[in-house]
Amino acid sequence: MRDHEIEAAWQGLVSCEQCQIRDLVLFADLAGDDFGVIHLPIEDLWLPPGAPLYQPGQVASHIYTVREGLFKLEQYLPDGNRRIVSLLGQGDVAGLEATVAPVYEHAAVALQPAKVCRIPKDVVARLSPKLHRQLMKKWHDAVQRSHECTRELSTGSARQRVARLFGLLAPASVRRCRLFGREDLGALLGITTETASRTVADLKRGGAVTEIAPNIFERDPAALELIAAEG
Amino acid sequence: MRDHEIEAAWQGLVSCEQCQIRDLVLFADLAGDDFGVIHLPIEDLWLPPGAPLYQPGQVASHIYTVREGLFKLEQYLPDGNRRIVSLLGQGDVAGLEATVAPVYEHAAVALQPAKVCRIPKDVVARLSPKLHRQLMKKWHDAVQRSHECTRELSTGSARQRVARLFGLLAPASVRRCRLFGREDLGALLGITTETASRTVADLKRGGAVTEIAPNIFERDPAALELIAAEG
DNA sequence: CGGGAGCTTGAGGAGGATCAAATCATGTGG
DNA sequence: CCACATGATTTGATCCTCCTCAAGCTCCCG
Repeated sequence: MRDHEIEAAWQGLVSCEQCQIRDLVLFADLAGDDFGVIHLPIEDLWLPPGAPLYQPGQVASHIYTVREGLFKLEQYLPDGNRRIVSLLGQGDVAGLEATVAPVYEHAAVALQPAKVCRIPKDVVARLSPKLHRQLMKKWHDAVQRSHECTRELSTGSARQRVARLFGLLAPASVRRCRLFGREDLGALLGITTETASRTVADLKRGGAVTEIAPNIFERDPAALELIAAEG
Repeated sequence: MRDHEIEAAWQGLVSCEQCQIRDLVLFADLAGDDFGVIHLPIEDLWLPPGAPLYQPGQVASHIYTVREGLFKLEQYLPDGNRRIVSLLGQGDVAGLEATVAPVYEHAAVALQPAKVCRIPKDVVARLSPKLHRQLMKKWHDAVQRSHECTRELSTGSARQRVARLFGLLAPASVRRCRLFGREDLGALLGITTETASRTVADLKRGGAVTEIAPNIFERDPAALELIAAEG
């Protein structure tokens, strides 16, 4: 039984000054000459769904900026089950704890095809005064994401939770979105795989979402919002 | 119908250098002469259960270090219901978003008799280079608390959730702990008030906890741990 | 073609929600 | 000091959602 490991593909070294999403990321406030200080390699990685960025307990040496795709942060329960405690999307930072703790505290795993850039924590430490404001913003984002997951995705009926998740999977202006596996869906919403499957099927039947390709959905925002708030 | 507001009592100005829990708080890293920079008043407040520190949308002008007691952070759902997204205890900081956002994002309300010290955000801004490390730690704590609430208190049966909450209400070495109202219990665990009440009564009948005074409990850690992890 | 993993669907039962009422604690005004 | 109103807590009865266990299904890969 060979271990079919899902791994990240190395894309190359990065020139942060030409980053397409500079205003979203940690280095947003840096000026031209600040980049001279970075003498450690910052790498660009591509990850397929299922590929882990890091595992809990692993020595925390890098932080990761999500450029594209979606990640889950999962932790384990006293009874051995796992629970997804947060989602990270474009502009979010995974592994921020590297700056204050010796090891990672979650498993961070891609849920959708993803691009990240991998920054050694020493680079962050060296630039830390210049990054102060952005670091605080990223921590703030992490807290907000987490509260969002509790508030929207762990409250109310299974139907409401799934509907709210569809609402969060892409900006409201975009009707199309990509979903992920039913098992992860369950671990994120605090329901079983079967209930997750049934509920998605139910929303499809009701027309709130339409599956136009495997796990690619067209959303009806009005219908979803109604379901998300129904008594 | 007069509005019976529950309010904070002013305790006096604080000398941070003599703080009893200095190693726990934001100012842990400051040296003697750093305190000279603080020219804005830092106040000590006492709050009874039910007293709010701040409300969502209110202009965020201060951050609060919890010296004693317990606070809830609550937010509102699309359907109008409220949900407690995090708990804060000794050493935690409430209202950290003041440093990066214009307004508060939660209601922060005392669940138990509490003491806090109130720090103007300008003081934090002025000291920010010196506080960098501790600020990052406090953000980290905020994220961990939030993930803890999702993982331990929003997963599994009502019985497991209540048992896990009892486990979190005080350090394992202390058997005694104080609980709060059933409505808040429900909003924290994502269950109804009635189920919260029934479940607490059930744990009492089973001997996992004993109520020795109104809402003061003696815990049986072994029994609680068993329940927390039961299939 | 066969095997396996993930997804779907079904039947049955348990746990929690809902609605309703009784109890208890608190504070208010007479 | 007592009668009463108010709100929180407890308890009960019923219904419905979701979990559990089990079986088929689809798709991909060897």
